[in-house]
Amino acid sequence: MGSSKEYIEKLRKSGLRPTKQRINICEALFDAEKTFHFTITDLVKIIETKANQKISLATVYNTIHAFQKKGYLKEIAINSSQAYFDTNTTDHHHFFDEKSKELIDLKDEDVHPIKIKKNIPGKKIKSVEVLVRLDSEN
Amino acid sequence: MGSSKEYIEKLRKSGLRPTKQRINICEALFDAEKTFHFTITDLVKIIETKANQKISLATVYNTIHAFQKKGYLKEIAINSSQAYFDTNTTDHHHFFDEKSKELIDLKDEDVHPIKIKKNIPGKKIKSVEVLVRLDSEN
DNA sequence: ACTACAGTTTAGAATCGTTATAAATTATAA
DNA sequence: TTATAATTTATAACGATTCTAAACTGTAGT
Ligand SMILES: [Mn+2]
Ligand SMILES: [Mn+2]
Ligand SMILES: [Zn+2]
Ligand SMILES: [Zn+2]
Repeated sequence: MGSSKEYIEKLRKSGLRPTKQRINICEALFDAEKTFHFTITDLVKIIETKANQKISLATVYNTIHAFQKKGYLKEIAINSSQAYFDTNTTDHHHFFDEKSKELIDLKDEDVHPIKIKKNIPGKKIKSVEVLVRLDSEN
Repeated sequence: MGSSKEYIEKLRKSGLRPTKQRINICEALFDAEKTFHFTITDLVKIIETKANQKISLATVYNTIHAFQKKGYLKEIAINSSQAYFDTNTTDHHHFFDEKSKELIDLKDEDVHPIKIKKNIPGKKIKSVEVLVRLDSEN
Protein backbone atom coordinates (compact mmCIF):
# COMPACT_ATOMS: atom_id res chain seq x y z
CA MET A 1 0.00 0.00 0.00
CA GLY A 2 2.16 2.79 1.40
CA SER A 3 4.81 4.24 -0.83
CA SER A 4 8.31 4.67 0.45
CA LYS A 5 7.60 8.44 0.41
CA GLU A 6 4.75 8.07 2.87
CA TYR A 7 6.92 6.17 5.30
CA ILE A 8 9.69 8.72 5.00
CA GLU A 9 7.18 11.39 5.95
CA LYS A 10 5.73 9.32 8.76
CA LEU A 11 9.18 8.72 10.18
CA ARG A 12 10.18 12.36 9.91
CA LYS A 13 6.99 13.49 11.59
CA SER A 14 7.79 11.07 14.39
CA GLY A 15 11.23 12.52 14.91
CA LEU A 16 12.86 9.41 13.50
CA ARG A 17 15.32 9.65 10.67
CA PRO A 18 14.14 7.77 7.62
CA THR A 19 16.86 5.18 7.18
CA LYS A 20 16.58 2.36 4.69
CA GLN A 21 16.26 -0.11 7.57
CA ARG A 22 13.32 1.75 9.06
CA ILE A 23 11.64 2.05 5.70
CA ASN A 24 12.04 -1.68 5.19
CA ILE A 25 10.49 -2.28 8.59
CA CYS A 26 7.61 0.07 7.75
CA GLU A 27 6.99 -1.79 4.52
CA ALA A 28 7.01 -5.13 6.28
CA LEU A 29 4.61 -3.87 8.93
CA PHE A 30 2.31 -1.46 7.15
CA ASP A 31 2.15 -2.55 3.52
CA ALA A 32 0.09 -5.59 4.47
CA GLU A 33 -3.58 -5.32 3.53
CA LYS A 34 -4.53 -6.70 6.94
CA THR A 35 -3.09 -6.05 10.37
CA PHE A 36 -1.16 -8.94 11.83
CA HIS A 37 0.65 -10.30 14.89
CA PHE A 38 4.32 -11.11 14.98
CA THR A 39 7.35 -11.88 17.10
CA ILE A 40 10.69 -10.19 16.50
CA THR A 41 12.16 -13.22 14.77
CA ASP A 42 9.07 -13.47 12.57
CA LEU A 43 9.62 -9.89 11.55
CA VAL A 44 13.30 -10.30 10.79
CA LYS A 45 12.38 -13.11 8.39
CA ILE A 46 9.65 -11.03 6.76
CA ILE A 47 11.99 -8.08 6.24
CA GLU A 48 14.88 -10.10 4.92
CA THR A 49 12.59 -11.93 2.50
CA LYS A 50 10.60 -8.92 1.36
CA ALA A 51 13.48 -6.46 1.09
CA ASN A 52 16.03 -9.16 0.25
CA GLN A 53 18.46 -7.41 2.54
CA LYS A 54 20.08 -8.30 5.84
CA ILE A 55 19.10 -6.31 8.90
CA SER A 56 20.61 -6.37 12.35
CA LEU A 57 18.51 -7.81 15.14
CA ALA A 58 19.42 -4.82 17.30
CA THR A 59 17.99 -2.45 14.71
CA VAL A 60 14.74 -4.37 14.61
CA TYR A 61 14.45 -4.26 18.40
CA ASN A 62 15.31 -0.56 18.47
CA THR A 63 12.81 0.33 15.78
CA ILE A 64 10.00 -1.81 17.15
CA HIS A 65 10.42 -0.18 20.54
CA ALA A 66 10.44 3.27 18.95
CA PHE A 67 7.27 2.46 17.00
CA GLN A 68 5.63 1.05 20.10
CA LYS A 69 6.41 4.26 21.99
CA LYS A 70 4.90 6.28 19.14
CA GLY A 71 1.78 4.12 19.27
CA TYR A 72 2.27 2.47 15.88
CA LEU A 73 2.37 -0.99 17.46
CA LYS A 74 0.96 -2.72 20.48
CA GLU A 75 2.52 -5.48 22.54
CA ILE A 76 0.29 -8.40 23.49
CA ALA A 77 1.07 -10.38 26.64
CA ILE A 78 0.74 -14.08 25.98
CA ASN A 79 3.40 -15.77 28.02
CA SER A 80 6.75 -15.10 29.53
CA SER A 81 8.83 -16.68 26.83
CA GLN A 82 8.27 -14.32 23.90
CA ALA A 83 7.00 -10.88 23.10
CA TYR A 84 4.17 -10.66 20.60
CA PHE A 85 3.40 -7.47 18.73
CA ASP A 86 0.33 -6.31 16.86
CA THR A 87 0.02 -3.86 13.99
CA ASN A 88 -3.62 -3.41 15.00
CA THR A 89 -3.38 -0.63 17.56
CA THR A 90 -7.10 -0.32 18.24
CA ASP A 91 -8.52 -1.69 21.49
CA HIS A 92 -9.38 -5.30 20.84
CA HIS A 93 -9.22 -8.76 22.30
CA HIS A 94 -7.58 -12.00 21.24
CA PHE A 95 -7.84 -15.69 20.80
CA PHE A 96 -4.55 -17.49 21.32
CA ASP A 97 -4.24 -20.91 19.78
CA GLU A 98 -1.97 -22.81 22.15
CA LYS A 99 -1.23 -25.43 19.52
CA SER A 100 -0.19 -23.21 16.62
CA LYS A 101 0.93 -20.28 18.82
CA GLU A 102 -1.22 -18.04 16.66
CA LEU A 103 -3.05 -14.91 17.77
CA ILE A 104 -6.45 -14.13 16.26
CA ASP A 105 -8.25 -10.82 16.69
CA LEU A 106 -11.69 -10.79 18.21
CA LYS A 107 -14.00 -8.18 16.78
CA ASP A 108 -15.87 -5.86 19.09
CA GLU A 109 -19.10 -7.65 18.34
CA ASP A 110 -17.51 -10.98 19.33
CA VAL A 111 -17.08 -10.00 22.95
CA HIS A 112 -19.63 -8.54 25.33
CA PRO A 113 -18.50 -5.13 26.49
CA ILE A 114 -16.40 -5.47 29.64
CA LYS A 115 -17.35 -3.41 32.59
CA ILE A 116 -14.97 -3.22 35.56
CA LYS A 117 -16.84 -2.32 38.71
CA LYS A 118 -13.90 -2.04 41.05
CA ASN A 119 -11.54 0.87 41.23
CA ILE A 120 -8.28 1.37 43.05
CA PRO A 121 -7.81 4.80 44.62
CA GLY A 122 -5.11 6.83 42.91
CA LYS A 123 -5.03 4.47 39.94
CA LYS A 124 -6.73 4.66 36.60
CA ILE A 125 -7.41 1.99 34.04
CA LYS A 126 -4.92 2.05 31.20
CA SER A 127 -6.20 -0.95 29.26
CA VAL A 128 -8.56 -3.88 29.52
CA GLU A 129 -7.52 -6.91 27.55
CA VAL A 130 -9.17 -10.26 27.19
CA LEU A 131 -7.15 -13.28 26.18
CA VAL A 132 -9.07 -16.40 25.23
CA ARG A 133 -6.86 -19.46 25.09
CA LEU A 134 -7.87 -22.16 22.65
CA ASP A 135 -7.27 -25.87 22.76
CA SER A 136 -7.84 -28.49 20.11
CA GLU A 137 -11.28 -30.02 20.48
CA ASN A 138 -11.31 -33.62 21.87
CA MET B 1 -2.71 -23.28 58.37
CA GLY B 2 -1.63 -26.66 56.99
CA SER B 3 0.48 -28.91 59.12
CA SER B 4 3.51 -30.58 57.66
CA LYS B 5 1.52 -33.83 57.83
CA GLU B 6 -1.14 -32.47 55.53
CA TYR B 7 1.41 -31.47 52.95
CA ILE B 8 3.11 -34.84 53.15
CA GLU B 9 -0.21 -36.43 52.41
CA LYS B 10 -1.01 -33.99 49.64
CA LEU B 11 2.34 -34.64 48.01
CA ARG B 12 2.01 -38.40 48.31
CA LYS B 13 -1.46 -38.31 46.83
CA SER B 14 -0.04 -36.36 43.94
CA GLY B 15 2.64 -38.92 43.25
CA LEU B 16 5.36 -36.59 44.52
CA ARG B 17 7.73 -37.69 47.24
CA PRO B 18 7.45 -35.50 50.30
CA THR B 19 10.93 -34.04 50.53
CA LYS B 20 11.80 -31.30 52.97
CA GLN B 21 12.22 -28.89 50.06
CA ARG B 22 8.74 -29.61 48.75
CA ILE B 23 7.26 -29.30 52.20
CA ASN B 24 8.97 -25.94 52.62
CA ILE B 25 7.54 -24.83 49.30
CA CYS B 26 4.06 -26.01 50.34
CA GLU B 27 4.33 -24.05 53.55
CA ALA B 28 5.43 -20.93 51.72
CA LEU B 29 2.57 -21.27 49.24
CA PHE B 30 -0.31 -22.71 51.19
CA ASP B 31 0.12 -21.63 54.81
CA ALA B 32 -0.81 -18.06 53.90
CA GLU B 33 -4.27 -17.02 55.03
CA LYS B 34 -4.88 -15.42 51.65
CA THR B 35 -3.93 -16.52 48.17
CA PHE B 36 -1.20 -14.49 46.54
CA HIS B 37 0.80 -13.85 43.38
CA PHE B 38 4.51 -14.38 43.06
CA THR B 39 7.49 -14.74 40.79
CA ILE B 40 10.05 -17.49 41.23
CA THR B 41 12.59 -15.17 42.82
CA ASP B 42 9.91 -13.86 45.20
CA LEU B 43 9.22 -17.41 46.23
CA VAL B 44 12.85 -18.33 46.79
CA LYS B 45 13.12 -15.40 49.19
CA ILE B 46 9.95 -16.37 51.01
CA ILE B 47 11.11 -19.95 51.44
CA GLU B 48 14.60 -19.08 52.57
CA THR B 49 13.24 -16.58 55.09
CA LYS B 50 10.39 -18.68 56.38
CA ALA B 51 12.23 -22.00 56.53
CA ASN B 52 15.61 -20.38 57.17
CA GLN B 53 17.12 -22.87 54.79
CA LYS B 54 18.76 -22.62 51.41
CA ILE B 55 16.99 -24.14 48.42
CA SER B 56 18.22 -24.61 44.89
CA LEU B 57 16.59 -22.49 42.19
CA ALA B 58 16.27 -25.62 40.06
CA THR B 59 14.25 -27.34 42.77
CA VAL B 60 11.91 -24.39 43.00
CA TYR B 61 11.36 -24.38 39.25
CA ASN B 62 10.85 -28.14 39.19
CA THR B 63 8.37 -28.09 42.03
CA ILE B 64 6.42 -25.09 40.78
CA HIS B 65 6.04 -26.76 37.41
CA ALA B 66 4.95 -29.99 39.06
CA PHE B 67 2.38 -28.10 41.16
CA GLN B 68 1.17 -26.22 38.12
CA LYS B 69 0.67 -29.49 36.26
CA LYS B 70 -1.30 -30.84 39.22
CA GLY B 71 -3.45 -27.72 39.22
CA TYR B 72 -2.23 -26.36 42.55
CA LEU B 73 -1.01 -23.15 40.92
CA LYS B 74 -1.88 -21.04 37.90
CA GLU B 75 0.42 -18.99 35.73
CA ILE B 76 -0.68 -15.45 34.83
CA ALA B 77 0.60 -13.85 31.62
CA ILE B 78 1.60 -10.25 32.24
CA ASN B 79 4.54 -9.60 30.00
CA SER B 80 7.36 -11.37 28.36
CA SER B 81 9.98 -10.63 30.96
CA GLN B 82 8.81 -12.70 33.92
CA ALA B 83 6.48 -15.51 34.82
CA TYR B 84 3.89 -14.74 37.49
CA PHE B 85 2.16 -17.46 39.45
CA ASP B 86 -1.01 -17.46 41.49
CA THR B 87 -2.01 -19.65 44.42
CA ASN B 88 -5.62 -18.77 43.61
CA THR B 89 -6.51 -21.46 41.10
CA THR B 90 -10.13 -20.45 40.61
CA ASP B 91 -11.16 -18.65 37.41
CA HIS B 92 -10.67 -14.98 38.04
CA HIS B 93 -9.36 -11.79 36.52
CA HIS B 94 -6.63 -9.31 37.45
CA PHE B 95 -5.57 -5.78 37.85
CA PHE B 96 -1.89 -5.25 37.14
CA ASP B 97 -0.32 -2.18 38.63
CA GLU B 98 2.35 -1.15 36.13
CA LYS B 99 4.11 0.99 38.68
CA SER B 100 4.45 -1.47 41.54
CA LYS B 101 4.33 -4.57 39.30
CA GLU B 102 1.68 -5.95 41.61
CA LEU B 103 -1.21 -8.23 40.65
CA ILE B 104 -4.57 -7.78 42.33
CA ASP B 105 -7.46 -10.22 42.06
CA LEU B 106 -10.74 -9.04 40.70
CA LYS B 107 -13.74 -10.68 42.27
CA ASP B 108 -16.46 -12.19 40.11
CA GLU B 109 -18.77 -9.35 41.00
CA ASP B 110 -16.17 -6.79 39.88
CA VAL B 111 -16.32 -7.87 36.24
CA HIS B 112 -19.33 -8.34 34.03
CA PRO B 113 -19.52 -11.92 32.85
CA ILE B 114 -17.65 -12.29 29.60
CA LYS B 115 -19.39 -13.88 26.71
CA ILE B 116 -17.38 -14.83 23.62
CA LYS B 117 -19.62 -14.98 20.58
CA LYS B 118 -17.09 -16.22 18.08
CA ASN B 119 -15.94 -19.78 17.81
CA ILE B 120 -13.16 -21.39 15.82
CA PRO B 121 -14.02 -24.75 14.27
CA GLY B 122 -12.11 -27.60 15.84
CA LYS B 123 -11.04 -25.48 18.79
CA LYS B 124 -12.52 -25.09 22.22
CA ILE B 125 -12.08 -22.36 24.79
CA LYS B 126 -9.62 -23.33 27.49
CA SER B 127 -9.66 -20.09 29.47
CA VAL B 128 -10.85 -16.51 29.30
CA GLU B 129 -8.70 -14.06 31.19
CA VAL B 130 -9.07 -10.34 31.60
CA LEU B 131 -6.06 -8.24 32.48
CA VAL B 132 -6.71 -4.65 33.49
CA ARG B 133 -3.57 -2.56 33.49
CA LEU B 134 -3.42 0.29 35.96
CA ASP B 135 -1.57 3.56 35.77
CA SER B 136 -1.04 6.17 38.41
CA GLU B 137 -3.73 8.82 38.21
CA ASN B 138 -2.64 12.19 36.77
C1' DA C 1 28.39 20.78 -2.10
C1' DC C 2 31.09 20.39 2.30
C1' DT C 3 31.36 19.82 7.04
C1' DA C 4 30.26 18.77 11.55
C1' DC C 5 27.56 16.44 14.48
C1' DA C 6 23.97 13.94 16.40
C1' DG C 7 21.35 9.97 15.28
C1' DT C 8 21.51 5.25 13.68
C1' DT C 9 23.19 0.71 12.62
C1' DT C 10 25.84 -3.07 13.64
C1' DA C 11 28.31 -7.25 15.52
C1' DG C 12 29.09 -9.03 19.31
C1' DA C 13 29.07 -9.16 24.37
C1' DA C 14 26.33 -9.14 28.44
C1' DT C 15 22.23 -10.06 30.97
C1' DC C 16 18.36 -12.38 32.68
C1' DG C 17 14.93 -15.77 33.29
C1' DT C 18 14.52 -20.37 32.49
C1' DT C 19 15.75 -25.25 31.27
C1' DA C 20 19.02 -29.08 30.85
C1' DT C 21 22.75 -32.00 32.71
C1' DA C 22 24.78 -35.18 35.45
C1' DA C 23 26.55 -36.34 39.86
C1' DA C 24 25.31 -36.72 44.79
C1' DT C 25 21.61 -37.48 47.91
C1' DT C 26 17.27 -39.32 49.59
C1' DA C 27 12.71 -41.71 49.87
C1' DT C 28 10.75 -45.95 49.77
C1' DA C 29 9.53 -50.67 48.22
C1' DA C 30 11.19 -55.13 48.79
C1' DT D 1 19.01 -53.18 55.12
C1' DT D 2 19.44 -52.78 50.42
C1' DA D 3 18.36 -51.69 45.79
C1' DT D 4 16.32 -48.55 42.95
C1' DA D 5 14.15 -44.72 41.22
C1' DA D 6 13.09 -40.08 42.39
C1' DT D 7 14.92 -35.83 43.79
C1' DT D 8 18.12 -32.17 44.71
C1' DT D 9 21.85 -29.55 43.47
C1' DA D 10 25.51 -26.75 41.30
C1' DT D 11 26.48 -25.42 37.23
C1' DA D 12 26.22 -25.20 32.24
C1' DA D 13 23.42 -24.13 28.38
C1' DC D 14 19.87 -21.65 26.23
C1' DG D 15 17.00 -18.11 24.01
C1' DA D 16 15.13 -13.71 24.12
C1' DT D 17 16.39 -9.25 24.93
C1' DT D 18 19.41 -5.33 26.06
C1' DC D 19 23.83 -3.09 26.08
C1' DT D 20 28.20 -1.40 24.12
C1' DA D 21 31.10 1.00 21.44
C1' DA D 22 32.80 1.58 16.91
C1' DA D 23 31.50 2.49 12.10
C1' DC D 24 28.22 4.71 9.28
C1' DT D 25 24.62 8.03 7.73
C1' DG D 26 21.14 11.79 7.61
C1' DT D 27 20.76 16.53 7.98
C1' DA D 28 21.37 21.39 9.54
C1' DG D 29 24.32 25.02 8.83
C1' DT D 30 27.61 27.00 6.11
MN1 LIG E 1 6.15 -21.08 31.49
MN1 LIG F 1 8.79 -5.53 26.54
ZN1 LIG G 1 -4.63 -8.16 17.51
ZN1 LIG H 1 -5.02 -13.96 41.10
